[in-house]
Amino acid sequence: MSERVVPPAARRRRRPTKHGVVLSEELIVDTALRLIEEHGADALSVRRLGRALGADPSSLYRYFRHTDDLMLAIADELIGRTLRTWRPTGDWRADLRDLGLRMHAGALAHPRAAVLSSYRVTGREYEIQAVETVLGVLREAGFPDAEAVRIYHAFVDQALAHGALDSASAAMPKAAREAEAAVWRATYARLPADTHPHIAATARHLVADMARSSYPAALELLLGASAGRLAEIRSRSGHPTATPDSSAKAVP
Amino acid sequence: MSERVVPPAARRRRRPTKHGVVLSEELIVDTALRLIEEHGADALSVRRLGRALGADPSSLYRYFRHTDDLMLAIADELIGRTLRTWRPTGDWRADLRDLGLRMHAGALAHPRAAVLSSYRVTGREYEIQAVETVLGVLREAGFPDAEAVRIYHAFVDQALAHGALDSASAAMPKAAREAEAAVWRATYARLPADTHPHIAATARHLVADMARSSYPAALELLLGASAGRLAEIRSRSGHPTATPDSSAKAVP
DNA sequence: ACCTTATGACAACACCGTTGACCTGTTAAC
DNA sequence: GTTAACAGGTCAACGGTGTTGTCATAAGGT
Repeated sequence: MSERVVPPAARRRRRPTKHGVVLSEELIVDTALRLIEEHGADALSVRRLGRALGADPSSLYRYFRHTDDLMLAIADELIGRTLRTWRPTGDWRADLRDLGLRMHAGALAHPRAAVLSSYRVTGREYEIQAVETVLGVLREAGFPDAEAVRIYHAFVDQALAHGALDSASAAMPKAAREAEAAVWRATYARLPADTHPHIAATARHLVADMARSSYPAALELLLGASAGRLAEIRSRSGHPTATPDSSAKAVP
Repeated sequence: MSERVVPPAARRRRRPTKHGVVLSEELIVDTALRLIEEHGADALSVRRLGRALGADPSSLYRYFRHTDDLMLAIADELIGRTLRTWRPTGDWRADLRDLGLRMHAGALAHPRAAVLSSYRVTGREYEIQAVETVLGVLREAGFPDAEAVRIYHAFVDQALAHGALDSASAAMPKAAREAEAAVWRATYARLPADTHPHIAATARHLVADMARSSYPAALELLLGASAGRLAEIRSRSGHPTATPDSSAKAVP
């Protein structure tokens, strides 16, 4: 039996499907992304994807060994899109802030795909490129290797995790999402001060704050803590440094 | 047609199934949790749960409108369990560290439920209790209201988001999970230094670090940044304080 | 002892991912 | 040009899934 999946480089025969479409890895990934955005994450199934492409479901197994393979390809495409819009400036703190916010925004732009891809290691081109770049930013800023890896890991996971969390909310049916917002106003903001003093005292802030994403603030905390570590490291190694980094905008 | 799901309070007829088991919401939730723990996250399906209970799958729909309902019931039980095992000591930093780690561990113990419940606001008893308690810890530590809410939000979202992220990995089929670990060893650790200098230089650290959860480190960063803010606030308001908090264990 | 009805069982529906066997058009070699 | 190989599309089937409409019956209140 000939191998089921042929590597993209070796593909040459471009036989169209019954409905005249010429399949390709790229076309499949793009269609899958469109499908997810338009009809929800649940809409992504081999069969539906086949239908959307005008091809038999089993054809897709000529391009991906199983659904998981397809998900990884989608995830990598998302990483690539985010990375392509980012230009590092040399100021590590500003660069990481910018990248983090872009990753988060990218996730929100494709909520369903983001939820699915957040926890996967693709080991593909764009992901590798992203790892290399971020590690570069940190090491050139002066973080020693072990520390750079630790901060890289925390930074990436934070962006992915918050991206997925906020995406999951965003992907809920509108009615459900509004119902949740209402809980803060209707339930929490009305708890009596004698049984729940702390909630009652901060109700105003809770209603305002919980409606927003906590990611920007969390990112700022992480960058701040990292800058602190860096200052420590620099002073310990005898450098004369006060970091002239772009300071965080005061949280509004 | 009588309503499909009868509220637990109204239940009185305790008819046993063919195999002699008397169903109840509690028994179903417990069995589901056991099933997840014993046979992995994939083992939870209505049909398998029915089989495990000695009942027809469709019987479960007398207790839960759909699978999602069941998952939420499981999640609620989890929040309760986590909160019940936590004892605040009065040291805000140690208390939050402890609670965060407990939440994370609780999520990992029941990955499927954690993923679903992470982005929901239940507004139910245990959740309210948790909000009140954490806000109390922060306000009594000296954080002003707005700051307390901001940190609370970041803290909770971080715990939930990382919990969900790590749970999602944990919920993958074992083969896939091992494949991911292999990617770091087989792909990343072997990239040549001339094309990917930063990855090559830190490969050893990457392989070791990426296999672990980044949550403990991220939590420590958040607590550190918060302590920094607190010191700032205290000194600005003229307090003579150097915080005697339990310091973070030096990251190993 | 009877009647109501809660609750369990059954069968069916429409999906799902995946595979093995088959068929056919494209391409490369002659 | 002709032809032979085979990449790649199609078909049918398997065993799984969540969910629902219908029926049967035993438990409980009267």
